[in-house]
Order: sequence, then structure tokens, then C-alpha cells
Amino acid sequence: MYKRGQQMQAEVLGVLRSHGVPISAYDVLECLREKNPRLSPPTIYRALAALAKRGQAHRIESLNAFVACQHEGHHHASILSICGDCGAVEENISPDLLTRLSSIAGKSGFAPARHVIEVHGQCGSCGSAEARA
Amino acid sequence: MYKRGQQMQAEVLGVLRSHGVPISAYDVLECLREKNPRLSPPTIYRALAALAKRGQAHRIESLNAFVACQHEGHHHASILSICGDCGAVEENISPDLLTRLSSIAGKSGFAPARHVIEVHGQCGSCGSAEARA
DNA sequence: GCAGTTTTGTTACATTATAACATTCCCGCC
DNA sequence: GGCGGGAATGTTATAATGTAACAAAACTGC
Repeated sequence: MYKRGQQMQAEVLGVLRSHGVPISAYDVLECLREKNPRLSPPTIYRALAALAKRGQAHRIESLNAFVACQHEGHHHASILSICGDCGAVEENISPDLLTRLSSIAGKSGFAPARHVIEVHGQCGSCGSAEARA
Repeated sequence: MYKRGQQMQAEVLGVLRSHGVPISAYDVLECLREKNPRLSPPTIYRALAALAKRGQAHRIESLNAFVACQHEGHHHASILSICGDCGAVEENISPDLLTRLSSIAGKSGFAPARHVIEVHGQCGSCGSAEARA
């Protein structure tokens, strides 16, 4: 059995980090079941929720998948650029853009609390690989 | 039976419009089943995909729900502000913000193709309602 | 140790989404 | 008219994602 505290979260974060690209909660589950076959979805979702809350992982809403945070420690929403070819995710931070976004959303009295900014496209590597072909 | 062409899409769009707030594909399905009990999920998902492609409806990724477009005819990605209290969605367009977002995402050669911008928070009405209470 | 709290386990199920193939309809053409 | 090709829809089945609700176990502070 696992130890308590944030042990499970650490395990889950480890899986996310070892993959690099976004993976589903069920992929995480499958990985950890190799060590502990009795794990079930709620455990994974709880760990993922805790990690996301602490900013150590991000949920990618448009993929229903999760990825380890690349900029540990920041407390701003990230801009996630997702390559449709290789799946790689790049994380950018722009307080300026967030401010603008909040002000646009807030024009009619809306009070922003959480920002979801995801950009789908093709990453540099895949783009140049394609150009060479 | 339904007529062909874009009849089904029109039906689905009608349901979205009559609700105003985002609803799930299965909510749409349930509504249309009142008239045609034999409808099934793929039909609805296909209509929703077509509507989204033509910009007449938006998929809200962070809710797994759909809403009619408020700015028919624009061809820019929208900024969707979603009230967590009443569910209302407000749609804003900012080519300027999109440009900035693309340039941030594109810094390392990433080529943006689709933008997902969703802001969760509290709308003006719900905010002032709460203030009065 | 013991009570209270939090984390995790467990069971069961709800919700969201799609694959794969059959059928029906439209449209243009002969 | 009828026929053939393509597109939309129907149909069946299942996959994938997510959560409610309660039980059990482990830590915390006393």
C-alpha cells in the first residue's frame, strides 16, 4: 500500500513528467496499476485535481488530458500550445495577455476567476520536418 | 423523418438558441427526441461538429457543452466568458488579443491553427445580485 | 490510545464521445 | 425515368471520461 500525505500526488506527477506529452487520467491509472493493480479512477482524479490546484500540473480542457507543469512555481494561468502532430505542449506565460483578456471579459461587469487558454497548431519541429519532406 | 441537407443542423441550432446557456450534446439529443425518439448520439455530434465548423455554434471545451454563436458571421475565435453561477456565456471578439496570443504561441516556431479562450468567473448580474444580498 | 480529520479504497454508475457499418436520400447524368 | 455516386443520417455497440457515495485506513493532536 501507499504511504499517506501527498504520496499519490507525487506518483501521478512522476507519471506525467515521464511522459512529457499530455495523457489521459486513464493512462495515468494504467501506468500506476502496474505497481498497484487495485487503483481506481477516483484516486487518480483526486491526485490530478490536487496537482492542478497547486499548479504542478495542468488539465488541457480541449483534450481531456493532463500534463506536468513546465514552469513550476508560477501562479498565473498558462498559455498552452499543443502540437496536433506530435502532441507536444509548450507552456508560455504572459501576465500582459492575461490582463488584457481579463479586461475584455470584464467589460460588462464579468469577474474572471480562471482562464483557459489553449492554442492548437503545429510545433516548430513538426513544421520544419514537414517542410523538408 | 427529417428532410436532408442541413435540416438536422438547423434543428440542433434551434435547440441551442432556445436555451441560451450551454448545454451538453445529450441535452440536445433529449430535446430532439421529443419529436423524433429514434435519434442517436452520432447524429447530434455530427450536426454540432458541422455547426461549429461553420461558426454557428461553439463548443465550450472546459464544460464539454455547446452554445449558439452570438456573433454569427465572424470568422475569428471567440473569447467565451462563462458565469459559474448562472451559466450564462458572453462572447467577445478581439482580433488584437488573438494576434498577441498567436505571436506568443509562435515565438518558438509554433504555427497556431485554432484558439481556445475561455474565462470562468461571475457575470455582472450575478455579481451585483450577490452584492445586494 | 482515542477522537477527529483527511486521504485513500471501493463500488457502482453517470456522462461524454466515437467506431463501424447499413440505409436513405439527393443530385447529376444518360 | 432510372441509375450510380456521394453525402447525410440511422443503427448498434462500445469506448473513454468522470463522479457520487460510502467504507476503511492512516495521520494528527491531544
